[in-house]
Amino acid sequence: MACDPSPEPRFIDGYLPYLLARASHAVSSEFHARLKAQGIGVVEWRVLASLSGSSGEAVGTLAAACLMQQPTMTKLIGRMALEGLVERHAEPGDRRIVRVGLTPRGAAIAAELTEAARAHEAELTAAMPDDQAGTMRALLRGLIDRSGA
Amino acid sequence: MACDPSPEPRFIDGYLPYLLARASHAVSSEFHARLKAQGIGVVEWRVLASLSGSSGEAVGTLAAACLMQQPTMTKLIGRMALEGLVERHAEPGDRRIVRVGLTPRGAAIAAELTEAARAHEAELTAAMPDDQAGTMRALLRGLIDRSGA
DNA sequence: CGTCATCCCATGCCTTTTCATGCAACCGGG
DNA sequence: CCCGGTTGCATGAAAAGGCATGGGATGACG
Repeated sequence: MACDPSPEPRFIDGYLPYLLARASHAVSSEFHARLKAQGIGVVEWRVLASLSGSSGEAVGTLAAACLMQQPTMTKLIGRMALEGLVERHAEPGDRRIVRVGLTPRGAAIAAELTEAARAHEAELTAAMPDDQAGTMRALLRGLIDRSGA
Repeated sequence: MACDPSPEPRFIDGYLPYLLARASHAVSSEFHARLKAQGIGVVEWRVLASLSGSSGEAVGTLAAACLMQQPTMTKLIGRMALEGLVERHAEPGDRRIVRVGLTPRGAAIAAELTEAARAHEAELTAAMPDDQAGTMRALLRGLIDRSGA
């Protein structure tokens, strides 16, 4: 009773949060490599994608959308502003809020990257049988909604 | 033609990698908070969970399993060794390899946390209708396998 | 109006990660 | 054997992130 080919599958291998993390990592890593080759970091891409098509988001809202903390976002915005990707403008009516919007250059890059992301996602879902992509999205949204509550 | 209740759903809201990242983040955040309250970081938990039930993993392998880079793992192992959670031993037959294993204390903490994780996962899946958890796991494994290739 | 609680973003300090590199240990072909 | 190529981990400087806190702007209430 020593030689087990697949004896006790480790706890972690069936642990749903771990599978989610692995899947998230695996699915994105290819695209992230492409980003890096282009000199853009993962977090910058998230900001660009979040702001794409938006007229401006508050710093805190943006941080939540990008799954990071507010001070991190403040600093990231600072760097991206230096690179001319985003700009801050004041919110008329509530001077506490700082709205972050894309510069034309940022918007151009965002559009380009978003297009690449679409293509990447298309490859991904094309490799999935049936309409698995649809059910996957539905299940993920369910998880997000339930956990957010 | 100004008031759109849900006009142009942003690209990102249907983007599968983003949904995965959000779901991963949402699902884990509650448990991560519990970890932090116990003085254990997320990365430490990953190492403990990965090593739980194992007789030792190489540093590089462990890093890949925990979705982090090798130098990060080397330093993390150093810290955890100082806390008496893990220990390094040499691999007989290949002195390049450093096997990382749990100390008794580390194993005890790992067992305890793993139990809590199981409970947390049970709550999570109990909230899911039908056998969604099963299909979810299958879909995620499919993504991981395809992307890993 | 004045005051206090609250909301939002910025900052500072310290920890952690990253990137590039160094270095030792194996491996294969002359 | 010896030697170039490869693998596996460690290290060091620089960038990024996390946590606690500061300070200005609002809003509610008396």
